[in-house]
Amino acid sequence: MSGGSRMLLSEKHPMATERYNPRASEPKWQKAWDARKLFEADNDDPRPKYYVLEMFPYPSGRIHIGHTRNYTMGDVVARYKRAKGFNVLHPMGWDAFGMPAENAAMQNKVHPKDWTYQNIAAMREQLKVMGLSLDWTREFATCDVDYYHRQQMLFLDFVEKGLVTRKSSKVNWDPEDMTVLANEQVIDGRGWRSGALVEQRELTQWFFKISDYAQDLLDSLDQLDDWPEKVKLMQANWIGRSEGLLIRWPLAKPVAGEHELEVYTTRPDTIFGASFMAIAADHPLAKKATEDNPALAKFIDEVRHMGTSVAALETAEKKGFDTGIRVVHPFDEKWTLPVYVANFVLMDYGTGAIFGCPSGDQRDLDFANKYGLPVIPVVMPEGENQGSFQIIDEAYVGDGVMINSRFLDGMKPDQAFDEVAKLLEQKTIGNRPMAERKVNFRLRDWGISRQRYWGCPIPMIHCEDCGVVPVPKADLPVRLPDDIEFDRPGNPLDRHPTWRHVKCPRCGKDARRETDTMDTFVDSSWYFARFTAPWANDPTDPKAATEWLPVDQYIGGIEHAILHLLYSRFFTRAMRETGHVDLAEPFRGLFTQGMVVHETYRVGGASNGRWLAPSEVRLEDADGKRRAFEIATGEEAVIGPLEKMSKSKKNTVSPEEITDGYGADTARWFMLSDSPPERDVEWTDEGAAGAHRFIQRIWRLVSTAAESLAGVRPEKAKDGEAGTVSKAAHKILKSVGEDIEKLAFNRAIARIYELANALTVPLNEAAEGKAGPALQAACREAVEILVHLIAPVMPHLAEECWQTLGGTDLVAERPWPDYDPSLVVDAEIVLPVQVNGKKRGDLTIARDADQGAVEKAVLALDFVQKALEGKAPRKVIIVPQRIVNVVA
RNA sequence: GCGGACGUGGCGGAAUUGGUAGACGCAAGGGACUUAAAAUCCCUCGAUCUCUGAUCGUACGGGUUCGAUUCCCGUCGUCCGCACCA
Repeated sequence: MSGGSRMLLSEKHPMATERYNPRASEPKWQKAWDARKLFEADNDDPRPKYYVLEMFPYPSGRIHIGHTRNYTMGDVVARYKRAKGFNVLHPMGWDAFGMPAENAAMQNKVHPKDWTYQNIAAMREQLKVMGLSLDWTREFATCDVDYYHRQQMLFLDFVEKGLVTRKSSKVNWDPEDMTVLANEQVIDGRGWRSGALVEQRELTQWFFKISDYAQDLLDSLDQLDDWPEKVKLMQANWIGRSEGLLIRWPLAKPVAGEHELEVYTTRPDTIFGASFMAIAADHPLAKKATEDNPALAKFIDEVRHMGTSVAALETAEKKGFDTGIRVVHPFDEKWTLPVYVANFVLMDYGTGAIFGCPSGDQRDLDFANKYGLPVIPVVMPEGENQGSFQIIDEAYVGDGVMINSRFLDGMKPDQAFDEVAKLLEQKTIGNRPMAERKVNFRLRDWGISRQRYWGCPIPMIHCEDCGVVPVPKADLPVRLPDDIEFDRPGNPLDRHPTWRHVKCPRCGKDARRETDTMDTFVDSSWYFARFTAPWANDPTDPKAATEWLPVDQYIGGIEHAILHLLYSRFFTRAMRETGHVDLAEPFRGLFTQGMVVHETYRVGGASNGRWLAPSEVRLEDADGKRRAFEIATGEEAVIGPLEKMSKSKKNTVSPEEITDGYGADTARWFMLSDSPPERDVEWTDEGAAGAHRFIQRIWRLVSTAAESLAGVRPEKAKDGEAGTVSKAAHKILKSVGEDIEKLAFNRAIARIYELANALTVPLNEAAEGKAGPALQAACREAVEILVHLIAPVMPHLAEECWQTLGGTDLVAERPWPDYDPSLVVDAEIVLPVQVNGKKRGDLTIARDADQGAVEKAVLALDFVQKALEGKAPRKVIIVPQRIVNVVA
């Protein structure tokens, strides 16, 4: 088809059609879907199930454009799977507990509950505008009494199964706000809100015993085939398994009744390179040693007050203090080593004590050099000369041969590891072996206590006589009181006049309610299970949970790669132990989508100027250089890099700005075009306008041809122009389906553009009455395919087109069309022909031609003969149906 | 410091995982229609040259191969995660 005829055909349209008006159409179709309850999932539907879920939002006030990208992806999958005949569950809810509601309460004198539910109402309306195929009958918020009631039931079940413990732990304490702070909330050693110097405090808190599952959580990562490798790796690192040896070193002289020092090491092979021991400031031995050593007590105090922030740790100098205590080397009674208290040893990893081997660890080497301790090289790279090999200021951590290590000399380090383990396991100290093999994990138990109001109350009661007593299940829920005051910092539950006073359920005496509430990560660790039967009296309906779970496709941000996903994996295991579900892994497929980013604008300097919103800026393009000007003042603004949309940088675009003008379909289409879904997408006005242009183009194409195609029976063709139309439609139908299955939305969209391009001329021919019956029938079939292909991404436009084509049902309830396999392969193929690996031309030949025929035809090509200069080719490589390479 | 990912036109990105590099879109330029504009439609669009064709070209340098954006080694750069973990 030449360009010339194309221009002729599209010169004039026989019927001028009106522009598609999304503002009128979109609400109309949303009502039509609602009326037919198309998106409500039935737990008794016998068809195969498909559960697609996007991470539910925190009700901050407004839906962000990033949310809409996330939910659009899920919606495309949901609509596609529905069309493929699955019983689809696609629910939505609200992660509604948390600090911002309390901050709003303090700043604006609004009750956290009112603030939260108002936000939910506003955001629900915003979501509805997007035309998402959600089952709103299952909606809940985690702050609903109904939900946290069940969470309290779960908590009690976990307590009963021994999955919960209470222990003392160090926390960041903000003395002004009188609250515990997460590490992320401590900035330069100060509370992020109050600015007060943060203290380390010991508090007794509730913990979930996630560390009991460390090995299982690590091992099971291997089975999560549909998870991104990156996320699995991040979780594996977070769990942080290491294999080592627990060594009990005898003390040279007992200290306050202690006879040994337990040390954990992953390098027992370097035991002859040891030159000192280092223990944490909080180590029991350190505490005992201070009794007659005020200078040591002072040092320990200093270490404790050192910041724990990342920045403080990074820059902190390695410091130690010799306690005067000495230990005896396990292999040499005459060899004793000093014990230091050191600021770089952590009490909560391993045993809180290490042996320092300066030649094999950079930190130990720095320490040894600072305090004049011996440095004995014990591992030497293979082939090095032992006489000249020495360690000065760079430790050697690689593989090699053991030296200076008596009976270990000449071994490889891993042999030496085994040898040391074997010998020390046989020796005894006290009544125990001197060493034991031990696996250590970085993962700690999950502390869930929060000294806050807006969270799920922990259903426990403290009684002076009975100790900690669970609230009887019949007394649940423990409701949050509504009459609270935020006029002072601290936990309002703690100072409520009556709430905390209860009778002990066991002995009936006056007792005290637990006033801590649960970490909000608890709320989000099981909501996906609750969605399967949100009306159930128990936390789950095990039958429904069994049928729906696991979530087939979970979609959300990479920022939840570790905590939320790890906690949910733990929770599912805990819920299995307590009989609420019967599986271990909640999410079969995981997808982490990229952010929506936008360039930034600043007037008055690139580093300290005033930020401008995109709507306050006029862009100019001159001589290939883009420049930005503030509309109000005309002042030139600096165009900054692409950044995540944030209020502070004002580079935000609200979903309404697009839906009000262009409609939801444009926003949906644009956000999935171009950029692969796992990568960031740049929001540009041109891109949005381009997406809208395509919507209008589809509408024009379909509506213009609709009249002439009315009543035409769809029929695919194999030959001629009609065959070309059918082949294009079926090929693209096939690949769009495959792309959506792989969540490659950008590629699916590119294919749909191709189909629209391929159909433009034939559809205009049909519209002008220039198409014969075969072409008309093929066009009718192809345009129906097109409408079904756009439906997952642009569902409203698809309905409008379908109606125009005479459809009496809704595309949303229609099945996905099947492609004809015979139309997606061509009888004749074009084989690229290379000479010496460079393409020189093409060969058109029957698809099923055998290798001999292909070779003969290739050698007959004139450009091949020319290249061969009459000689026989050295080799002809034929990759069937791919390529031919002639080696001259 | 440890671990990982990535690097393709002016831009976002394709390329069936070793087989035609640049699909599709955006931007740009030229043209048609129009009194004009918008809208729409058509054409061009990696670089260079001796321009109806050829050479080069997927961050850079090497290697394996008939053939490399894809695999291997090294260099440079960007991004991400963890971080005093013994």
